[in-house]
Amino acid sequence: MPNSTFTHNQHNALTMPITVIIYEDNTFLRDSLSSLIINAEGFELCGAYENCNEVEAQVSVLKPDVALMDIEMAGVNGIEGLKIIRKNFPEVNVLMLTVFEDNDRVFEAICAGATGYLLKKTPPIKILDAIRDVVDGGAPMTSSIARKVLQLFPRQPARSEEIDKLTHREQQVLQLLVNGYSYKMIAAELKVTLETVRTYIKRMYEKLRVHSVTEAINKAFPDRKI
Amino acid sequence: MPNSTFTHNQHNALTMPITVIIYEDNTFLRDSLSSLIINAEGFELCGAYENCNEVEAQVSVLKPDVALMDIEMAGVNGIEGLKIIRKNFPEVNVLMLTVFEDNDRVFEAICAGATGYLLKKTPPIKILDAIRDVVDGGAPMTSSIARKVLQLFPRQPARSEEIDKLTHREQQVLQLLVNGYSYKMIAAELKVTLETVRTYIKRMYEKLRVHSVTEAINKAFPDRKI
DNA sequence: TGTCCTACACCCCAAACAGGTTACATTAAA
DNA sequence: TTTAATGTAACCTGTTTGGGGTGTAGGACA
Repeated sequence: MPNSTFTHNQHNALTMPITVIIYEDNTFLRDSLSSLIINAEGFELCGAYENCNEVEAQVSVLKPDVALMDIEMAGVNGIEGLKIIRKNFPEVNVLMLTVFEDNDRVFEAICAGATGYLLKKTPPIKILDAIRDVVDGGAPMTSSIARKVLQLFPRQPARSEEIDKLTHREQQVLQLLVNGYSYKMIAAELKVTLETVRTYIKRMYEKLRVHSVTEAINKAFPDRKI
Repeated sequence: MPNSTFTHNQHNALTMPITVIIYEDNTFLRDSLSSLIINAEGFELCGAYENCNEVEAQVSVLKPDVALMDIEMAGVNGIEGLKIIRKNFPEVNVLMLTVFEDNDRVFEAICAGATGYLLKKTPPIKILDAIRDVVDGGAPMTSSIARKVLQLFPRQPARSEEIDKLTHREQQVLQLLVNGYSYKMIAAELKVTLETVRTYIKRMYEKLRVHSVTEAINKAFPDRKI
């Protein structure tokens, strides 16, 4: 049994049902999900809507524990809805419903802070399990979506190999420069004289073929946008 | 024959067993895992070792489909072993074995390209399921590890809100500073005088409460490691 | 054995950067 | 409508950084 990571309230079927809100544009599926929740022990449906146009007001009033969120919807779609919920109600868990395990959508949803991913073809009993799981601090998703998530994860921070040609000392000072240290502070940190720090930096600049701290940082961390 | 790089071959118990290599320093657990694999239909153990000191040679010769990799080991540990395998044998799936669902380790392993995560307390039958799963293109992990992975995922470009308080012009110069531009170059780029650039930067420093370019960059992109 | 590499240290000089202040026109907010 | 914020520009005064040297000592290499 997964332990709750933070203070996710331990819902108990006898005392406190898990409240669920549904966003799904397909009427048939929305009705199916609704009756699934309504008829399940320990769950309570607090709303079911065809898009996220009014998500902020609805979640604000209904205060669900979990939102089942279709990704593709006319009007305000699931990704937008997810962002709105994350921004205004960070305590609400959002379970995305997807038909396809499509990279871009999954990536967007991950970046927007989705709690889990269900395929629409998931059998009803598994959906209830998944909802219980998110409330208990889990992040249910299919194994293949998990694989995609891992693949999307930024690998070893893409930095140029030129960094590897620096000596240990030179890498040290570069890291400290990156951290915003002045020459003086670096000297103090490394317990060497200012002149020595300057020697390291001069040699480093030569290797990296740069002429300033910021250019050097740029070599280490290219393509950063504000 | 055995492992093709990207197309996950569908292993069939009758024709082609899944070959497994084990790295685990606890003798008892290593033996348990070994006999689990040996006695399972459709699996073949090709080696079991107490650390990754010789991982490159072993994997090169034994060509396993899947590596079960303990994270904590004396000698070359599991994270290092994982990196070596990823670098030299990208087609080998690496399943990490962890005792604790510790953030740093999970994060490191993710960045190094682990294929899945198993808790050591996982029942044997589930371990076999997980191995089949990775071979079929999945990424088995517990629901709570999945949650951690999602939480570790870089949210909308993690930058401090202080950046938002900068004016458009100030953000422009900050971006150019980040790109390694000197004051002069910024002045040329923005077609204003050097003194104006200095004014922008001075005001920006005040807002960010910093005293140098590198500190400002650090505010914009915190926690960067070489 | 001598040579290369690294870590360490110092010098000078010029360029770049930082801090303080002032000024003025425009625009947005109170 | 006064105030506050922004974009523009300039002055003076320091400090920090960058580029050019020189030199010593300890290991690694070969």
